Amino acid sequence: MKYSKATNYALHAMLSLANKTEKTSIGVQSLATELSVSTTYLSKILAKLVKEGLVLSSSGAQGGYSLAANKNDVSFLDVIQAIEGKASLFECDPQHGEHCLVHQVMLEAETEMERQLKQKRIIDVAYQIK
Amino acid sequence: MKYSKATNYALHAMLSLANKTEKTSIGVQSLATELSVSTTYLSKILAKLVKEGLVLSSSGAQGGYSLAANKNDVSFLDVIQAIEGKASLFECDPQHGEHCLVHQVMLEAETEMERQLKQKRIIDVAYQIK
DNA sequence: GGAACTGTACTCGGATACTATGTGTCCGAGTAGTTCTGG
DNA sequence: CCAGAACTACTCGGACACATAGTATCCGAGTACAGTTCC
Repeated sequence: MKYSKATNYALHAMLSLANKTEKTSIGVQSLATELSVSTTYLSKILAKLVKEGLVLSSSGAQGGYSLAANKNDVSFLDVIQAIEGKASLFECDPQHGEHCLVHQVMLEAETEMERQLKQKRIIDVAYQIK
Repeated sequence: MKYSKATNYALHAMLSLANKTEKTSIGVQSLATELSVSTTYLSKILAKLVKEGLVLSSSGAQGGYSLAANKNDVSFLDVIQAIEGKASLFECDPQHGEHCLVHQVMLEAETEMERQLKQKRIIDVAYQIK
């Protein structure tokens, strides 16, 4: 069990976007070279972030990506779930049902981690880098 | 990112073993039918638990598996790490190094979850089932 | 001079290929009890 | 009776097959802006 590299790229990309205060959007290319990924792969990752409304994309010349407006409170958890999905980390056999004790313990620990990730905002961390 | 089914099987197997107070070891077969897995696959999982010292195995006739003696304080984390490995869930590119802020945030959340899983002992949960 | 055309720099999204890992099976080998056999 | 051989019920662990998901690339299509052409 590991977080995918895509999550890593997504988080770093978000930090980069957060630090560009200019209104102009940033091309995938500059982000890709910054993160050492191919542009095509990175655009796939960013597409997920767009789909979740965390990032805006504008096509055409001078196009690119930018942080969604009014989204200053985006947390780490938001980005992670946009990439990894919102499914639970642990799933028992459906025959056990919700009252499986193992399931309960695991879910409890998982929500604890999510709580931690939810209170960490992208902007706050981006500010530390700047 | 998800926990593997093997982890699920391992946890449930540990609970079953913890509930058999008898000194006699339990065969893989009875455990396997109980968990609805094949004996061969389950034995592979149990082998990892043996390797980590959480479980004892005795071969030959009347052989089987049993909880390791003096291991009443086995936690959920112990079992999970025996199966999934002890590597960190999140890994940045080595070029970022340890001082990558993303890395730090993720690690912080991860250790929080581990702390939670560490204080949950197998026996305590097994007792609730019994 | 302005409307239409062309070129260019981008993103979008589907199709595809490769790789790693998780899941599961098969089978030979080893081990320890149990039963059988021969003196 | 009893020691040793044969048998049986197990685990152990390597090798293999399969499924799934992550990683990554390629390419055609669409879009917006800038410059050019032509009347």
